[in-house]
Amino acid sequence: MAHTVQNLYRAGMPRPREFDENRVLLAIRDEFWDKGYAATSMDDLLRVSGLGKGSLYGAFGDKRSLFLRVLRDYDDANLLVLRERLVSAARGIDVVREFVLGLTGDPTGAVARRGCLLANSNAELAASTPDVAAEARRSYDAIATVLTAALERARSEGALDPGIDPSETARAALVAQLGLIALGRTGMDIGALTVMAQSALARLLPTPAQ
Amino acid sequence: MAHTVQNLYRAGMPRPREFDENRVLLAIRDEFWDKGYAATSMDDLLRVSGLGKGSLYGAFGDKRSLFLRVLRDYDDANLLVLRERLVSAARGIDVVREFVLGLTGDPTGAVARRGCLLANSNAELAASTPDVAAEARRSYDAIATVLTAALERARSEGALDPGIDPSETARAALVAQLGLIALGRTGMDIGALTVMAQSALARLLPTPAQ
DNA sequence: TCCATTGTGGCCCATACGGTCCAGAACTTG
DNA sequence: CAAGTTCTGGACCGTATGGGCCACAATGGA
Repeated sequence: MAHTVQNLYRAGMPRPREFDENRVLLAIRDEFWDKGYAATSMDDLLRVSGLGKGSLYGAFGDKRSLFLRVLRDYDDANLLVLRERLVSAARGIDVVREFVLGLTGDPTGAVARRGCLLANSNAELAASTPDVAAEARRSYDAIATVLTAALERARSEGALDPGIDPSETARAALVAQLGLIALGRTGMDIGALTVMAQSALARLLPTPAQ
Repeated sequence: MAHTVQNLYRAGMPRPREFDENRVLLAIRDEFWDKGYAATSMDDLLRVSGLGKGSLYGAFGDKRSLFLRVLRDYDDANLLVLRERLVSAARGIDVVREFVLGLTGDPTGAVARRGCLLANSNAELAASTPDVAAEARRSYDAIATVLTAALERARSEGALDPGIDPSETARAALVAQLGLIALGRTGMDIGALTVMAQSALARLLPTPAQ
């Protein structure tokens, strides 16, 4: 109530943060992404964030909490981008195309080699950290939902064979993308990966929207 | 030459090993499989192997060498099983079916949750350990080759639509299996995973045998 | 101007890590 | 039985880990 707020501010205001929280979280995300969870030390995180231990622990808690925070932010951002694409895309089917071909956009293969923070983390930690597995389930389910909506829109736009089930196809697209992510992480030739992605897409959407 | 052998055996024969090398390697493989590379300590390995430090280091070298040895053995064994299936299978297409549906064979979902040692290791270590990425490329390429042979046999057995390219389809089957492995590791409902695997298979082999 | 509060960064610690080394045991050969 | 060679398990080491702690700085309200 009101007097509580009064009490909270009875004394002086705290010293404000000197660092940009978002910038720090992105730097830490990149470090976890490049090295994996276990192979990243707190020293690494202090270095890339430029903070001292007190600040980092005070702001985000221990390594595990920090990692989960970063992972959730990453998932949320990815989902947001996907949903926005569905809103802004000219055709629903383009969303699915972009989704499956995403990794092959970078001709150097660096993006493919890096893979997906969620996929990497799930493979490394799902067995020992139930929170990570749960986060992966949540995220993949949400992605399938958005892809289903995209395919339903594609159907209403006449870009999809009516015999194709949007929900089932959305899940197949997710499976394909996860497989391509796994293959891309091996560092295989990006040209070969691109061919496989296009082939997978042709199988998923037998009526190409051109 | 001959006198070298004489020299080697001039003195007494060494004390023989007290442990079963294969049993030890399997126990260590399981530990790496369950926990991942970084999260497995040498103490863990000593415990599950039942050996002392001197024995383990003497027999296999350091942790990294031991891991690579175990990973290669795992891959070789998997490839051997796949090749033997192709030889013994009634129909070539059955090999591909088994390959894609493999994870869903265990109704408890434990197999799916555990995933594949190679896929897990590649996701965790590909960026920092080129040997692991190279091993994954080698293994996936070999798998694709066997699956291609299986599909060529299926074609000659009339179980495959002639318009389907064996090599391309084999790679698509690999992509699908890797995607299913990634999803299975999230711990998602095994029933839903099974549906997705069957759906993926139906897309891969539009002329179902049986 | 002083005070209460929180940010800040580095010092410090216990521990667990991977790896080396060694003293003794086990075994075959001469 | 003696010698030579390897196996065995544990003691030991240096290091780096994740994390706690604290003295000081900075801030805005009273």
